[in-house]
Amino acid sequence: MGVNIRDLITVAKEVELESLCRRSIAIDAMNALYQFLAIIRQRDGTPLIDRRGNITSHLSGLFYRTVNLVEVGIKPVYVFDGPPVPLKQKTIEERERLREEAYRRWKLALQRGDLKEARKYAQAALHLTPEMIDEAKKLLTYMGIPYVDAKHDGEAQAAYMAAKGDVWATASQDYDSLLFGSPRLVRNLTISGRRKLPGRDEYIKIMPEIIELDKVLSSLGIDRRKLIMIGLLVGTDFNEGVKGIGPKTALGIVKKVDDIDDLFKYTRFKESPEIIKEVFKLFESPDVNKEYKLEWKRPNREKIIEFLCDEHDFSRERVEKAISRMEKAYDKFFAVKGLDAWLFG
DNA sequence: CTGTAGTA
DNA sequence: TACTACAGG
Repeated sequence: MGVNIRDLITVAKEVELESLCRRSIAIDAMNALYQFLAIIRQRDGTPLIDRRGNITSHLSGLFYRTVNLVEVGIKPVYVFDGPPVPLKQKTIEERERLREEAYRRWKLALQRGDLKEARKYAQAALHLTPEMIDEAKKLLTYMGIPYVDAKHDGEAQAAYMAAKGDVWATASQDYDSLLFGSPRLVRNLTISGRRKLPGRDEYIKIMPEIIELDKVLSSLGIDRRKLIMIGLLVGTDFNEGVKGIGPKTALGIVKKVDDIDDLFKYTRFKESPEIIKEVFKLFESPDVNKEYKLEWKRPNREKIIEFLCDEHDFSRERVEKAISRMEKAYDKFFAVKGLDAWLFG
């Protein structure tokens, strides 16, 4: 999932969530929803479901996370993937294969009565359905939070918006948006500062971290074109990468080359040079949706309650409380100030 | 993941 | 007030 260049990022800066006040941030929606779906579960591993059996983990995560961001004054924009570019087909097929395998192993573990194994595979077996995505968009609309449909890759769209200055940063757990040219990436955009270490009863403190593209590049002594080449070498969602080459080796290689054609003299990709050049182009100047408008509105209390509580069995008390927090934050941070707004708004 | 009740 | 344990849908 995503380009693995974590080992090269030494300039991540931990910040308090509050320091992002009044900043607009483009959030990779699929990335977020998928994580909610995987993590928000009961002790036996089943996700949250409403009375008709629909999964609601993604809605719970999206709702409460967004309320928390708005409460500290952050202006979120959710960016959804569009149809994948043909080059991504292999990755999608591979994910589908892994999912089906996880599904089989889940059933087998259930037969054995191995709940721990079952839980592990249940997480890997699930996927975001078109219905879940529609519901997420519906909820955001009722909450007054803007979303953008990407032409293809959400990360590419978010990076474009950040590079253009329409949002202050992109947010994702993956590093792809840096390759796409986002000047600023926020990771761990979450409220709960604590995370349980797997297996043990230990907790570590998690804080949001900001990674600035120009600092990454200057710390490595390369430009963005070479960062993309590193991605090509270690592997992306669009190509496999060269076996045996990790981020460190890749850095050494790209420092010796002048351009993408030069790269083929040093190493052999599994894909043809033509394909690799296409993938390079895809990162350098991706096809994006330029027709979007970002507008934060006051949440629609009635619609949210009708949707979450009436349709999906959320607790009315909790939801009402969250909406009130959001309204307060909206008036404090987002509402248009000034005499006109006071008179006519 | 996040909210909330319970405990010190 | 801070921290833990558990439920949420």
